[in-house]
Amino acid sequence: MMGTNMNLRQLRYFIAVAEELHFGRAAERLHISQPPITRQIQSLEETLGAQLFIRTPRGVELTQAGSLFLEEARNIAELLEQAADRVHRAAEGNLGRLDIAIFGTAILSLIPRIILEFKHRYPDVKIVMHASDKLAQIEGLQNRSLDLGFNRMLVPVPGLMIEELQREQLYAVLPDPGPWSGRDSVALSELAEQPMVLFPASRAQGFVEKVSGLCHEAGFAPNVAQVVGDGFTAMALVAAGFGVCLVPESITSVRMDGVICLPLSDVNEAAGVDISCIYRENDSSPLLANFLQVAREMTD
Amino acid sequence: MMGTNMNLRQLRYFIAVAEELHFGRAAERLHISQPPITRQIQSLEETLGAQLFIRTPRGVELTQAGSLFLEEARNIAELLEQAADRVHRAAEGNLGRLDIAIFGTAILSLIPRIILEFKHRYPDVKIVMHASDKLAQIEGLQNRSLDLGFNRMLVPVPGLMIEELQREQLYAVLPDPGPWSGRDSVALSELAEQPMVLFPASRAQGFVEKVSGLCHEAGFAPNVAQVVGDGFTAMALVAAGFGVCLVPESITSVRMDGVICLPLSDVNEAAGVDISCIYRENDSSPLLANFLQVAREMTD
DNA sequence: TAACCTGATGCCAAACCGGTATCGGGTGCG
DNA sequence: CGCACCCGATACCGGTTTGGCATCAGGTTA
Repeated sequence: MMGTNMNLRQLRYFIAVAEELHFGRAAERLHISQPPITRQIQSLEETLGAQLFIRTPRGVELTQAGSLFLEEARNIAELLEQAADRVHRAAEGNLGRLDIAIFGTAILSLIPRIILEFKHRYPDVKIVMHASDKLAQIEGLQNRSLDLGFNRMLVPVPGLMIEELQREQLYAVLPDPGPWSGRDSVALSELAEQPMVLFPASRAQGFVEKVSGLCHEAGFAPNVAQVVGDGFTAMALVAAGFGVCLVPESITSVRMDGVICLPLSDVNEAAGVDISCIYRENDSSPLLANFLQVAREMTD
Repeated sequence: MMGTNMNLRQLRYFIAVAEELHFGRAAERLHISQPPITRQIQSLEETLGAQLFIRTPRGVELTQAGSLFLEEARNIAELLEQAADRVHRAAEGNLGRLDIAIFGTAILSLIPRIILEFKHRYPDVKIVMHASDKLAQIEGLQNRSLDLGFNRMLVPVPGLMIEELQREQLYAVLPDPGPWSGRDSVALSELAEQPMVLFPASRAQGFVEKVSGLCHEAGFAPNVAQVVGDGFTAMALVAAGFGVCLVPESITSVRMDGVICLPLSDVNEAAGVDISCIYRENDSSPLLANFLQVAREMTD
């Protein structure tokens, strides 16, 4: 028995013969000799249990079954080609889906710029944005519902990789008009007696502890007026006269009536706060690799 | 280089591995040993330029590219199977299209019964009916726009096969009430003086000549009152008093006020008129073969 | 009838494929 | 810490398949 199983080679040969209607010309087009074509077509006909060609003295013509099979074969060959191309592109990180989590104040400045640039470079990658806090990001990464998270002051987690993209100075948000109107910087120690608005009120440690630590370094314990969910709310409370607050630099791009933002003069560079990304350390997805590359390029 | 060309076997192996997520179990399912799977998957990955699996200590998992390719591969495998099945059925005459031509009065009795029975036996064969006269049928068969024609008194044509299915007696259509009311037969010679309505007024010779010939055999030349397109019109003219006409038996299944149909008593059996079919003699279509078989069975 | 075209076939070498045995790496248990 | 144990990867061998060359068989054409 010649062959009971269809073969892609047979498909290619069949299409060539069906289009040329001539074994010899089909062989020429396929850069092989004519006998293999005869054999493969015979094998294909046997496999299908159908005569595909009518042999005539000057070539061949398609039977009805052959015409039908030509359509199907063309379609299948086309699908195969497309599939190969799509898989290749997916492997190179040009195609697919990336689930990215951000937290409230990170949606300013840097991260949207990175995402925008990535979408521009890889338009066929679908980016799904999730608003998740720190713990939700870690859980999402671990159960694979997320590929990448952006956050600040992340603590190491086994199996996850943390990569700092940028470090921002802290700014004080102060009521305006007020004692600091017209100044261009303020020392943290000046704020010792001020009621302070802290954020975020989230499950994981982070910015609240950071600010408390800085105050202690500056020689005082913060007088906590209120703990709120995010930096925008904190600024709004400062404007309403609740007190002062400390924020990462990027939030100062938001202008709000009733407050001024001043850099802290008495904290060193290392006291700044990071914007980092977190991802699975064994994630070999080329999409992630490409995204990280874009992120690194834009924070050089 | 192992293989730069995709293979159906690789597709099957890939699907098995992707579903088992384990080379060994995939091998077991495919009834082969494990090493060939390793090689075929490697070859496939090289061909696609994409890593499809992540090898882990306890098996493999799919990459994003692999997941994508699994969907495509499943789809393609499915299409291949369907295509093979459809082609097989087409080759057996269970699937496809048959273009059949009929002429006016043939739509009575026998031919619709044949077509109905064929449609019942081969429901996936699409039958396209064409109303064509004799010459159009021959042309249609020659240029392959038709597969089969039904007609009467066909003359041989090179390359076409004519097969008689049934022979019908001739009947006289006579005005009623009239001289023949109450009779149960009539001799053609009785109609010698009657004006006669002939049909069909077509390009090809046929029934008109047949009737003329019979009249001459009966000893008179027909007194032609009118030549019309088809038998129904002829009967209507008889009812209107134009004269008499001769028709094949099958038309007498139509009852029309103002006429009676009587068998001819003085013409022999051979004087009847045939219902035949005509097709290309080198047509190897299994659909046609199946149709002819049904037609023959129903006229035994 | 002879030359010429077509696809089909016999034969041989090269490539391909699967099986057995084995390797290398990672995990888990004692 | 080390020793089985399990996974996929590799080496090697034999059978099958595939393609090329030469040739055949059948039909058309001159």
